[in-house]
Amino acid sequence: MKLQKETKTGRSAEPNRRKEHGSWYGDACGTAFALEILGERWSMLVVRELMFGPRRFSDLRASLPGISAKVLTERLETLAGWGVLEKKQLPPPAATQVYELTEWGYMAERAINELGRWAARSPLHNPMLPVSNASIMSSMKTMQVPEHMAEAPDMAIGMELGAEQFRVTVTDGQFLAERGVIEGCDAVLRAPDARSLAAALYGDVPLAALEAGAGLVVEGERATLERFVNLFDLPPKIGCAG
Amino acid sequence: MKLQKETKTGRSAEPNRRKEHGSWYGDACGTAFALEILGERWSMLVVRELMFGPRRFSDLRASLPGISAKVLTERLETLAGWGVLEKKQLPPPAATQVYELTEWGYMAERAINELGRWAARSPLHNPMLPVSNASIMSSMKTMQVPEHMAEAPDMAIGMELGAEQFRVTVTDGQFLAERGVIEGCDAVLRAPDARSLAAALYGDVPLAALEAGAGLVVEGERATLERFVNLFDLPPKIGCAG
DNA sequence: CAGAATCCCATTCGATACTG
DNA sequence: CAGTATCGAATGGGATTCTG
Repeated sequence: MKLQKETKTGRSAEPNRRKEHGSWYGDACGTAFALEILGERWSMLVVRELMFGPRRFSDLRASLPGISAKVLTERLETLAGWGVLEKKQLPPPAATQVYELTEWGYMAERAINELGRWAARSPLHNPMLPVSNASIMSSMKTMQVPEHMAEAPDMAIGMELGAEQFRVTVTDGQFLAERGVIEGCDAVLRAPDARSLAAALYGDVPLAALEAGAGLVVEGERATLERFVNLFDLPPKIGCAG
Repeated sequence: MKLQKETKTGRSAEPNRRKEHGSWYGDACGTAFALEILGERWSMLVVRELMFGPRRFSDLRASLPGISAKVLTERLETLAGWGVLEKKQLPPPAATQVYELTEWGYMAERAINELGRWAARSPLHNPMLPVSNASIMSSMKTMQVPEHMAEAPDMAIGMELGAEQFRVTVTDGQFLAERGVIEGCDAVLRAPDARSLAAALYGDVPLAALEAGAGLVVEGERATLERFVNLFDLPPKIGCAG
C-alpha cells in the first residue's frame, strides 16, 4: 500500500503521509477509515456540536472551550472535504453562514453516542464534572431507560442551559431533542449550566434540592418534569482492573 | 509555571495539560472522555486488535502496519492506565507476556464497530482496499444481514488469513468470531490476505472466480461456505454532498 | 523477542494580530 | 462576526541503538 518511505535523506523523508485520502493507518476498513475522518483532535466533538442543527463559527468556538480559530477552521474544512458537513450561506437578511451536517454526517450520531456511553461506564469517569450543553443533550439519547421510556406519556420539555435553548419531546416513547424555542412546552427547566442539568438527570438529588442549591428553575407542570428526569439513568459502572 | 518535573526529562514544565485525567477537552462528558482514552492516534486500532483475544507485543506490531515500537509501548501503557487493557505474564513454560482487554475494554466493541459501519457508508470509502485481518473480522460483526442471519443454519467456518487463523461460528443466528484453530469446521476458507476475504464477503464476484484469480481456497462443504458469505453485506452508501 | 532510551525534525497547536 | 496570517514552542513519533 502506501508504505513508501525514505525517498532521499534516509530518514524523515516523508514524516507524515496524513491527509492523503485513505492512508493514515494503511488500513482501509471501516474503523480506520472512520478514524481518518473523525480521529483528529476535536473533529468528533465538532460533529457532535452540530448534531442538534446548524451552527455558526463563533457558536461552535464558544461551545468547544480551548479550540483555536485556526484549528476549528481546519477541522471544518477537512470535515467538509469528507462530506460530513457543509458550509451554507444563509439568505440575505442574515448575511452569515452556518455549518450543517450532511445526511451522512447526522448518521454518526449513534457511533458517537455509543462511545460516550461506553466511556461513562469507566470507574474513572465522574459524570458530575462540568460538561458542555451539547454533550449533556447527547447523553440523554443514550442514557434512556427503555422500560421507563416505553410507558412514558407524551411530553414536551423546554430546556434552557445558560444562553441556549433546546426543545425535548417524548412521543410514543421516542425521544427527540433539537435546538429551538421553549415556548409551548408542558414544562420548562432552566439551568445555569449543563452541570446542574446533569445533577438533575443523573444525580440522586431531588429536583427541589437543586432548585434551592444549584440555581435550577422549574416552570409549568412540575410532575411532568419529575417524571421526565426519571427517564434517564447512567449505565452501571464496571469494576475494571480489579 | 510549575516547577515539578520528571525524574529524567529535565524540562517539560507543563505546556499542555493533556494526560491529567479528564482535561484534554475541558469537557467531562462521555464522548470527550472516550476521546481522551481512545482518541490518540492508534489507540482505537490497538483495542480493536485485541478484540479477539490476548496478543503479544510483536503480534500487535505486525498487525498495525506503520506503528513504531515506541508508540505501541506508549499506547499500551496509557490504555492500561485507563483500565482498558492489562498486561499479563503467561505461566512459566511460555515466558512471555500478553496484553488483554479488561471486561470494560471488551465493551468498546459495539462503539468501535458502529464507527466502522458508519464510515463504510461514505461514498469515498472503497471497501476493496487492503485491510488488516482484525478489521475484516470485526466488520463481519456489523455487516450481518439480519434476515439472512435469522434463518441461517448453524455452522462453523474456519478462516485462514495469511498466517492467522480464526474460527467463526453461527449458532441460532448468533455470530461469533475468535482466534483459534480451524480444525473440525464444516468448511474452511483460506485466503492469502484480508483483501481477498473482503472480496468474497462484500464483492459481487462468485467464490469460484476468486479461487481462480485471488488465491482463495475452499475446503469442506462448499455450499455451506457459499451460504455463509451471503450472510454479510455492506450497508448502502449515502449520496452525500449531492 | 519485548521494550527502554536517545536523537531530532516536521507537524501541529495556541496566541496574537490583522482584515473584510 | 468570520475567519486569515504569522510566529514560536513543544509534542509526536520514526529511526536507531541498547538491554534483559
